[in-house]
Amino acid sequence: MTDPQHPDDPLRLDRQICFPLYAASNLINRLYRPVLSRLGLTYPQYLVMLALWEEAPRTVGALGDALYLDSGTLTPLLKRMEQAGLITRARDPEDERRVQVSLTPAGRSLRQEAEHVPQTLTEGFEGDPAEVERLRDSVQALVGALARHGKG
Amino acid sequence: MTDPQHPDDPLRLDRQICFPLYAASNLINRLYRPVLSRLGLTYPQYLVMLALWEEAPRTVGALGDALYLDSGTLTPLLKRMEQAGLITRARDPEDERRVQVSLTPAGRSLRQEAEHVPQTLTEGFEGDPAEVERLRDSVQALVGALARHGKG
DNA sequence: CCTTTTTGTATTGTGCGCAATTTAATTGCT
DNA sequence: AGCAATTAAATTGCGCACAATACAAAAAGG
Repeated sequence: MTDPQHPDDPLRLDRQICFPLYAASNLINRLYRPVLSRLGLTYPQYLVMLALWEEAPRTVGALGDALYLDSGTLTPLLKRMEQAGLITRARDPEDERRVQVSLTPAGRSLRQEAEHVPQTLTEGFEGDPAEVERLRDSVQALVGALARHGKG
Repeated sequence: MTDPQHPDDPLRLDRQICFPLYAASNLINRLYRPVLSRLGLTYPQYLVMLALWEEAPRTVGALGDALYLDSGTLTPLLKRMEQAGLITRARDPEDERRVQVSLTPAGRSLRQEAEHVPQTLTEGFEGDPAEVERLRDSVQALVGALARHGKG
């Protein structure tokens, strides 16, 4: 019953571009999990913190634009982070539709503890850093194209 | 309160390799969803079908090895696919611990309808196909390294 | 003004994704 | 043979991710 597939069969798993991206995303999440759990963060929560450390306060929508996520994902996630004391959520008095997400002192000071995270994950990792940078730029370009594809 | 970050701050969002992979995986999933829903499949279910069209029957563990997923993810997913009539799940008489996942006639014939999926998604997509292939190979190499990292 | 439309967030329901635990079958050891 | 250790799946519990929907505030248009 095993199909002897042609090498150029477009349904071959190893010909997909989507699958390695999917697998890499899962594997990386798995790699970050134990490191981030010591900071009390999940991986998407860590991304929210990175975004807020760059610029805060930001609205839910602005965070969604930065991370390619929508309110259905962010709202419950942000509520958990608020419970954890890392952020505050408050309606913008200027425009009551918007919710401003701000860092608490605890959220701001968590940055010091997060400083070591990137190095912890790259150390002990085989592979040329320059090549990883090139890969990053390629995937960033793909993300840009996919995002334009989705909107336009 | 906005931190004027150094360009080489390792916590900058645009310096992460993990984030574009995460974003690309989400965006691609979003892109596949409407196309696959017409086949009655979710994206991970589609990957399972790709794997089974290459070789069936396979055990749950073998599928997990191929897709980098564990039984906690696969078991309920496979049950839904069984409900949908695409696969069957049966204990291996040789070793009652194993569960053999096989294709039903409906699952086998779905392949014809799936043939158009890759082209549907790549058509209307800006970007050099050769460059996409190079990107795929790079990400595959990264997945290989990450998988070895996880095991070893 | 006052309705219509648009915008920003929240809610609901489904399906992953995974760590931790459980259950059951097989293998190893003596 | 008898029992511990290992292996394969399933279960449990939690946190995303997203489509669809709902709702309220703000713009827009008459």
